[in-house]
Amino acid sequence: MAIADRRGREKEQRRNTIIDAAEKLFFSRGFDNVSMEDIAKEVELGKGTLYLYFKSKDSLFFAIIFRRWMDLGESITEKVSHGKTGLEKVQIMIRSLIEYARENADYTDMFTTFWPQISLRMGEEDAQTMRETAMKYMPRVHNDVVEGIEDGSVRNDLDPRLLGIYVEMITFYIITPNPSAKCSFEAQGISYDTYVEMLPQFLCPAVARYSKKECGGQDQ
Amino acid sequence: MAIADRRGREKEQRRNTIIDAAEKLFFSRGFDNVSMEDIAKEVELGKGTLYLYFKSKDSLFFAIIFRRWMDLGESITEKVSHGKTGLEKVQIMIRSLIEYARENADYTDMFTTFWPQISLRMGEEDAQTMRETAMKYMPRVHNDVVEGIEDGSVRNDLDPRLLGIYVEMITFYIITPNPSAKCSFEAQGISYDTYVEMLPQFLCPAVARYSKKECGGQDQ
Amino acid sequence: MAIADRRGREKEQRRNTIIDAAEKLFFSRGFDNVSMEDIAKEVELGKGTLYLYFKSKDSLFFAIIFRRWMDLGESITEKVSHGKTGLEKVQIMIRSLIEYARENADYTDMFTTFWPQISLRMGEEDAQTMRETAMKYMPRVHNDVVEGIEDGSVRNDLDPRLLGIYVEMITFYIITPNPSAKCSFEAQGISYDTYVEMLPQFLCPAVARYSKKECGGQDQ
Amino acid sequence: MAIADRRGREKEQRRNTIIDAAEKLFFSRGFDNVSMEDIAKEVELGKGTLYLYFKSKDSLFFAIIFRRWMDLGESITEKVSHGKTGLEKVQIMIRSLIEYARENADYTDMFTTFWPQISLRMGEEDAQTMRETAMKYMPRVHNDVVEGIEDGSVRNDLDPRLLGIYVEMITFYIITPNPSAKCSFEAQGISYDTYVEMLPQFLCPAVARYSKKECGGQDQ
DNA sequence: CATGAATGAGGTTTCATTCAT
DNA sequence: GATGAATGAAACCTCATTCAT
Repeated sequence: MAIADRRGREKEQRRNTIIDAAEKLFFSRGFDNVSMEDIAKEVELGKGTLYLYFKSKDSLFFAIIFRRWMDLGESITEKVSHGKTGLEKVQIMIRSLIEYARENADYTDMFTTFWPQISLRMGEEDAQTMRETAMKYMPRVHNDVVEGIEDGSVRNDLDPRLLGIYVEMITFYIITPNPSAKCSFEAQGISYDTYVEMLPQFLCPAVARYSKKECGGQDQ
Repeated sequence: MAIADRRGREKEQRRNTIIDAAEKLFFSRGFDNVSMEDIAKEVELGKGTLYLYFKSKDSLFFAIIFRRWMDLGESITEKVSHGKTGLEKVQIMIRSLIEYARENADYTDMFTTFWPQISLRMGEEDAQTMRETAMKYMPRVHNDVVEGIEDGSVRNDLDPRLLGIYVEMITFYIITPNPSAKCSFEAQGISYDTYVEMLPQFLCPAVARYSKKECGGQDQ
Repeated sequence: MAIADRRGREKEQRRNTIIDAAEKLFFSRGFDNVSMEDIAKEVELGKGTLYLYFKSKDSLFFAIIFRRWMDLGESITEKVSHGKTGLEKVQIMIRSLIEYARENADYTDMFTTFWPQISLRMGEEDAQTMRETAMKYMPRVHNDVVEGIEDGSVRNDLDPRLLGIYVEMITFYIITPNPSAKCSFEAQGISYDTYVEMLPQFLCPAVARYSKKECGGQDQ
Repeated sequence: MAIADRRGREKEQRRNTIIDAAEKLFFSRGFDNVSMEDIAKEVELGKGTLYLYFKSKDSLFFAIIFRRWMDLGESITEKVSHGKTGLEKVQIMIRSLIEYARENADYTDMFTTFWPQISLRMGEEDAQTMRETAMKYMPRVHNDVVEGIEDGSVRNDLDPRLLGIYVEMITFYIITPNPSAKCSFEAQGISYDTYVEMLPQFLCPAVARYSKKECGGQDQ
């Protein structure tokens, strides 16, 4: 059993080493400009070895996305737990996402650029993994929103599931604008920094029950 | 001059014919699974001829995106003009975008899937065209927001440019979720229809000055 | 010695188990579409273990062919012994081959399809085995023919070795037509069944001394 | 029209040049040991160009086989026409096949070695071509046999289609033994030359009506 | 004896783009 | 202007075999 254990750990370790290398290369050159050969050389393994750990190049990409996603999920869960009211928790979530996006700009860029296309070709196995993980993290936002409705900090005229989804998706998409979208606001003289930093303030009234009070009063 | 005119018109017509064909094929099979050969056959032209009208495959894709974008821009501008207050105009814009996305699902799907990647490779010429068009349509939202601030229907604690951008981008991204995002809400039992239809209600308080009044009162 | 014996028997048994599995897989999917991995999984052994029993994939294929060949040889030898005259023995051989081919269609198909190519790459060891076995079975046909010449039932104007070879090879090739050859006669409305069943009647005059008498008289 | 004609001729010519080169390489190194790259280099064309003329490597192989097959068919048809009786025509056919096989040993070797396998993977287009050609040449043997039955030179107790097929297929397979089959007779001291030269004499009684007379009397 | 992780060569095919006619 | 033949780079993935454990 000890042996099987070590085997398992070694396998997991090597898998991670490969993901590390692939991540590095994908970040710097983009999915299409990195070949499996390149990745193999980076980790100093044979090309075929990569296929012992990942079914395909797409699947390796998925693993990268997935690892960060889990990481992000854990991190948010932890941070959110410090919020007092439901609204506060939602706001922490938004800020955490923003923070994460800024600290992992290369990741989010790659995600927005390639994920839409690659996710289309996703194999059934990966799709299953994805669904399961989605199931795992979804309840968190939902609970926060419900909590907020109950404690009176969050608006109560929308389906809590929907409210949660909106907040999460909007934040995620806003913080990862695709290159041509970035143009739009930069052409108007608004920096990416301002653009993301103001988001919580913008969204607050759409979430809070009494925006005056909860959001610090919007009138000026 | 008359001859040059006719020439110009004919050229423009043929260009559009090509865009039509490419659009049809890209919609049904995706960007990568359609070759220039396929498109040439569809329009009954030689492969080389396509290159008389478009510098590259990417550029042809850009032309498709661009044509619809202009179309959408014109359509919204017209509809928005019927709004009374600034807030009403913004709301009309949101609803128009939603309506457009639902009527052109194949287009928006293709846009979200391939545009992020292709826009990265965009040539300078197309990039310029894009910037200019962005410049052309941006003032509209901005003006609506400013109008709303002035007539007291829109919140006044945010840079009007930023507010406009948020509303536009959020709406656009929300109505065109990528496949894996779609999973998220469908897994929670929320249909795409509900998901887009409730968006105006969700966003309203984030835009309106006095949400109680402007958005029909959110408490229930 | 008893231990060595058991070892030997066990080894032989395992070898056969592997051949069984490989046969099954090769029959259903063809040589190229079956990997050593597949075979290993089928017998529930490690991939490396296969190489303890067979030098190479080709060699394993050879073993399959060889085992059936021996089996066929034994079976024919036994059946032929019941023939009275030389001609009768030759005829029994022909019919036995036909019968065998029909009962082992998957084997003969695989043989005609892959053997030509694989036999080219045959290692010296296997080639030697093959030669020795050929040596073992060849005399049988030869003897039958000679017996027939002596008892006056078989034609005497041809080298008996040649006659034996012709009959054996013709029968074997005719009963295992390659797919494109099968087309030929099926296109003319002749079924495989008819095609093989009539062969003895066709060949008889080429073997018998007085075809009128021996072959039942060919005129009608 | 003249231009289209020239285009057509040039295309045909180039196609043949490619077949020539491929044939040469396949003959000397075998199908598997020749890459499309090798062939492209041999004809001094780009690799992709080959695919303008042949759908796949298999299809190019098919074209080689096919060209020779047509050639053989024409040649036999011509020669056979000089025969007087039906039996004579059949005999000419047999001898022509033998002659052809000896003059094109490299071709027949390659045919027997690789065709069985490649024909399995044959695309529908090629399969269709093959069926049509088979249809074209089949009637010839059949007619010869029928003629022989009518003029009393060929046995009349077998379906003439079957008789024709037997003769053709047997001859073809006998003259193109696979390597391991060759072993069999060489091990018994019979040369390939003797082996093929005696075939007509062996087969004659199986075809002729009165073998004594027609085949020169078989008793010695 | 048994294993299975690691290897890495190897080849087909596709397709955007060019350019001579 | 229109054509379509020619190009050739580029990359994925498979799998027989080896060898350390």
